[in-house]
Amino acid sequence: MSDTPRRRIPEAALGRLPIYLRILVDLTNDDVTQVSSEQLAELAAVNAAKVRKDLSYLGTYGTRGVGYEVKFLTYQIQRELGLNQSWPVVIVGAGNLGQALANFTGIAERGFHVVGVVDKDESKIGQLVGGVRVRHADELQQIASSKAVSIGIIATPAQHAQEAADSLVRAGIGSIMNFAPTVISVPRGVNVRKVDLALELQILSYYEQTRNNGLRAVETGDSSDSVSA
Amino acid sequence: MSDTPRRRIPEAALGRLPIYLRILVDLTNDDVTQVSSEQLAELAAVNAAKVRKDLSYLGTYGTRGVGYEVKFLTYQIQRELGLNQSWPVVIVGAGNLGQALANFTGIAERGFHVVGVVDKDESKIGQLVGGVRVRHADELQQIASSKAVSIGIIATPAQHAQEAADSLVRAGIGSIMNFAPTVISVPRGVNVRKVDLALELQILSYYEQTRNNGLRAVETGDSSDSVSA
DNA sequence: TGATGTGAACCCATTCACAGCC
DNA sequence: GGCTGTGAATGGGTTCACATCA
Repeated sequence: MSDTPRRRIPEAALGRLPIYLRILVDLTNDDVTQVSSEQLAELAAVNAAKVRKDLSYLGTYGTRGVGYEVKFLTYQIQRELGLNQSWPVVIVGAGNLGQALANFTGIAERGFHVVGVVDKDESKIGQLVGGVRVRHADELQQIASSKAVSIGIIATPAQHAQEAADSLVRAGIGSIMNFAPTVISVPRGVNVRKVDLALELQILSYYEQTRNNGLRAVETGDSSDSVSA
Repeated sequence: MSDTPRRRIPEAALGRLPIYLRILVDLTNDDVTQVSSEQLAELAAVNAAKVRKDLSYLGTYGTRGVGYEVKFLTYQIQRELGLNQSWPVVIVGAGNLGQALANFTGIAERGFHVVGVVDKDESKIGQLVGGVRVRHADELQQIASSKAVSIGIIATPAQHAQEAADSLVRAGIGSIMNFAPTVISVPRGVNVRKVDLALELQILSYYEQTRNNGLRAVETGDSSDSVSA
């Protein structure tokens, strides 16, 4: 059927597709073949209407009165996310974080493989990290083109992140995942996502502080607990 | 406004405060003492109105016609986030990820210190990770109460994440950062944040796929920057 | 009957635009 | 004059509720 006109999926919904995807994979492993929006919602900790709306952006893949076929839906989400191919990625920075990422099996298991790790530090070059040898940052461009890399990961200290970003862009990479604790700027058209470990913790700190202040942290529905002295 | 009544900060704004905070710290290191919302916005890659609105939730700490005093604003954000104290955290899971997190200096530098790492694997116990010895998961409760821990990090494989969450909750921990690639469920009142490395990559994959399809990936406004004028 | 798919209502977040103050 | 702080307007995301169809 006319291959889906691929209307753009709203950012918020897009962010949940990988969650559904993983749940569906787990369900397959448990030999579950059908799932309802209600069940999916429960497993993903969201509400059922949201699940249905999110999935509706992909197309009409459910069966009214029945639910969704797990395998089929899995395939459709993977296809939409571009995960029916394995993306080669390069990691810039072979420190603790870079090494952890290179060794992180979850990456390899879910549609990505690390084809290069580079660093500027001579002492790191040649080390075996996650199955590949660390090479010099100057070789980035060469690695990227020879392996057709389009996704790069920045795992450098903050002060080298912009430099790393610049060299990734120069190497023709169009999508960057930034793990460095700083904002990088890139030319229009380059996609960036940022994960900041300390940043997330700092948000938890706020919640935890308000808890301790006796202000409700999340305030979900009813009262129930009275912290009074 | 004297002592701000600490109205609740909207989630979206809260998520940006740590970004501003880091920028402010950097500015202090560069001996910058004043900053305008325009400049902050530039550095944080957001727009100036958003910066002002976000900061207005903290109180009225700027000076009209001038801008914000860097040091003072830094202090106010830290105080709001609860970062004028250093939070003890425990890490559950001493694998690659747990070790990387324990060793990650960014955590220590920004308001947190790791007081315990636990694992169920006997072979890991006793290992020195990030300055602390790995102890058995059964000791979690004891560690948590003796060190007054209120923030826990889950760095286990997916299949042990729920179990880790349960034991953190049992140990009286009220805020959990979940790095395992699965959704955990916790009692109401417990705060959870989730970081999933592969999930973020999968979103990039989608963007990258649309790029390659000739569809614009991000399509930011029009061709001219909103510079000048 | 039972669960999907979706317009409509609602709610939160972003942006605008300007009054207010330095 | 310049920049903050904020109501008002806009836009996007979530939820509701029901028509629709296997």
